[in-house]
Amino acid sequence: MVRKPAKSNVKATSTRKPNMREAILAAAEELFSTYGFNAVSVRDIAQAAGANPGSVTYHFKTKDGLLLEIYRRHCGPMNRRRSELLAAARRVRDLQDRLEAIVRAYVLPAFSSGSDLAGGGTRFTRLRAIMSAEGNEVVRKIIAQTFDDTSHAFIDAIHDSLPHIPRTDLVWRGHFLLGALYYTLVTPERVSRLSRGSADGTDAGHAIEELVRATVAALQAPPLDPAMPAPRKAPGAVPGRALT
Amino acid sequence: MVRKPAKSNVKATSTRKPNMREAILAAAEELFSTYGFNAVSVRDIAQAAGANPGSVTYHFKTKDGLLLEIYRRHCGPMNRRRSELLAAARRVRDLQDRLEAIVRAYVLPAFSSGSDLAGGGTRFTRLRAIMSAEGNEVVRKIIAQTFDDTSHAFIDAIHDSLPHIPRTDLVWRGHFLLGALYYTLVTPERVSRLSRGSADGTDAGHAIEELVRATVAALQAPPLDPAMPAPRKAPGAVPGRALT
DNA sequence: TGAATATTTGGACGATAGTACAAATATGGT
DNA sequence: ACCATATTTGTACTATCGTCCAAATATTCA
Repeated sequence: MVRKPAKSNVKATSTRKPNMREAILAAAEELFSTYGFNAVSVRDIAQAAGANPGSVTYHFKTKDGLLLEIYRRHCGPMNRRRSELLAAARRVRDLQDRLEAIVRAYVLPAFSSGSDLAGGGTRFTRLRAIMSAEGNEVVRKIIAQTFDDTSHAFIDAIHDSLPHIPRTDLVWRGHFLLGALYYTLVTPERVSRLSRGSADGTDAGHAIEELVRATVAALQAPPLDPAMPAPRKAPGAVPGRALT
Repeated sequence: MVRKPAKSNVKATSTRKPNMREAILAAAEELFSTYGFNAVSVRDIAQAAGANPGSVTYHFKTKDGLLLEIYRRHCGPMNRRRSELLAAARRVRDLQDRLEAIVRAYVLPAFSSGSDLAGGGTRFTRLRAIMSAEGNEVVRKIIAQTFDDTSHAFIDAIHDSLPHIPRTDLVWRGHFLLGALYYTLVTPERVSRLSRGSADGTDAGHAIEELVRATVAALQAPPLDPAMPAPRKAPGAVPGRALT
């Protein structure tokens, strides 16, 4: 890591940390989601958490283990919240409203996760964005295990609301949604203001509304003409896995 | 860098490289765009290019200088091609067709750049995607210099075709387009097939069509109700700079 | 050809990486 | 208070990082 102008304000709120393990996790989450996995050293994390480098090894064995634990912490609650919101969304009568609710059910937990303090969900989603770009190996595994079911559920729900549009197109558009979501959180000039809204982020709310509006419209677009240059060879050009 | 199963096929086509500088650039481009800047060492690049680590220093002084040179190589031709296509798109009579042409003018050069061989544009765009995620400092500067004008030109063109939609919304939707584009190129399971289409990539063509279709629909979506929770504090929540 | 220049080579430098480990210290139950 | 266990500390190890440099080699042009 090269940047970091000041002494980093990630440190403990009090002089003594009651639970160093949590402090390390929090510091690692913040640093990884800002600079990426490769650019942050174990020593950086330890210093930000006010801990000794050896402590990190003690609690998480390796740097990969630390990243893995961060994912374990967030994936469960986030997917649970998504399932709840999705179930509620499916009960919406009006088709247009239902589609919007479904998209919102996917997007909202990415911005504000479960019981975390302000910016918790945003931070983790930013982390996921950076990790997907860096092509992290550890993450690829946990993603495949954790997000596959949820993703399929969302595509299914969208397909139910838009039966006339081929699944193929919906998978692509869901893919685009995730890309837009990631990029929005990764772009600093927006994110900086995003996380500093009033309390839980008014500006983040605006970003969500823009994203939902654009996505709903994209999903409803007429499907691609199937009699085009067409998938000449690979029928699996659009894989089953999406929104991960 | 940790991965790389085989001996890497980036090397020279012949046994002796007529221009080692170019070989180093090509190898660096490939490795950076695959693993990110931080995960690739100068020695990795040298080995992939069949060169000596010292040669890299000789030609580009520093690792940052190497990255900078890659950007210098691509930004010019890419933006020139975009300007050409945009100028042509603005002359399209039908409004719907024009909007689609404008979006295509933005997306196409990102997939196949100027005179490069197959996958050249794709590779560079993938590099840009990873760099934006890693928040690379060197890149931020060159981006601000190079892409600002082009981006504004595109937003302007879109705004001319959709005068009833506030610029604010269009900036957001352009932002989402770039995010979707980046993520599409960064996601490996898609990209792998993407670059191996027939000749210039039939599957890449399909991805482009899906992206254009979705984006046009998103751009045309009705604007957000301006009487919402509203931008309570920051009027600059949506900065002027977008599509970068 | 020979001199001037451009490039490549191999090795070295200090800095920092991830991880390991023994000693020191804190903690909790009895 | 005592002991067993959990945690923290300081340090050390090896590996690799970006960069530098003098010598060796290739290239170019008068």
